[in-house]
Amino acid sequence: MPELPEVEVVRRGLAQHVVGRAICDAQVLHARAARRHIPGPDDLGRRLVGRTPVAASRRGKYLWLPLDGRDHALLAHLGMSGQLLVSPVGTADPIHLRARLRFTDGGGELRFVDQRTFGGLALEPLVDDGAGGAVPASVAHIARDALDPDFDDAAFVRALRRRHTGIKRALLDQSLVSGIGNIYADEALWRSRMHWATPTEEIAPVRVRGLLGHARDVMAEALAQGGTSFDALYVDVNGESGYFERSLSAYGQEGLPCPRCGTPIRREAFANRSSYRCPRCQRTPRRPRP
DNA sequence: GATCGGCCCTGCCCGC
DNA sequence: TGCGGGCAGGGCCGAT
Repeated sequence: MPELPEVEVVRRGLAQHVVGRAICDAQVLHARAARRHIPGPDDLGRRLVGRTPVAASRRGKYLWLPLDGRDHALLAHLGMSGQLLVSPVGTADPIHLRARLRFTDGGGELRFVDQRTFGGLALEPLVDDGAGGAVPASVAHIARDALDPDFDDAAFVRALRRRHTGIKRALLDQSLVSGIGNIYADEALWRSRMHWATPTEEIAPVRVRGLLGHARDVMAEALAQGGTSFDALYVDVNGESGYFERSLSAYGQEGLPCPRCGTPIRREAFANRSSYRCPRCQRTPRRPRP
């Protein structure tokens, strides 16, 4: 379940192992993996041959490799179960291999493996991001993430308090702040002692800033530990899992004691998925917004 | 325009 | 043992 820290770990791996290597062969093996590439999987493969990734970039959970000339980029989203692995040429293909890039230097190939096929690849033009940088066209509407040095805290506080929704929905809205998914939303809310259904317009600016700080802290800590791993689905480019799962306070801890007060953590239905909270530290607001 | 719910997809796990 | 149902969940799309 890759969120910002996990995607950043993968980005660093790509920067180290893929950038600067010319692509000599590209195979897209599953149509769904290229569904966002409108001309189709064969076109995607053809257009990658002969190109060289010159950087590895990220915004929120989107990853992209700007190609030589910097007019286009190979965009990737890992979805829930996507992996980008650098593997020696000739080793057995994983069951859910969706795409493969080989390089002129004959070194390790880049594999896109995705069990649940929520992720995907696309070749997209790079557009001006309005701040001197460039982003793939379909990423332009995504907000900067909380760890981005150019993230505007004051604008985020204003935009969030203009919303009329629950705080967790707002945290998951990638047009407000990107990179926060179910895991880190629950952890940031637990640290802030805030219920997931707290109405955004009722949260004092100082508490919004506090929540933002907690989101940053929990993601930075996860990044330092190589990301969160629940099953074998999230791994870095070398196939290694992170260790942050051991540090979670609320997410996935149903029935276990709250690390702060000892009350059993509760799991609740939230937007077709789950939310975890301490019923004592994170009290239900007077007018909850689902 | 803002908000919200449903759906996509596959494998694992649990209960019967 | 085998089968069916529930669950995981980010992002997109349509409904309200």
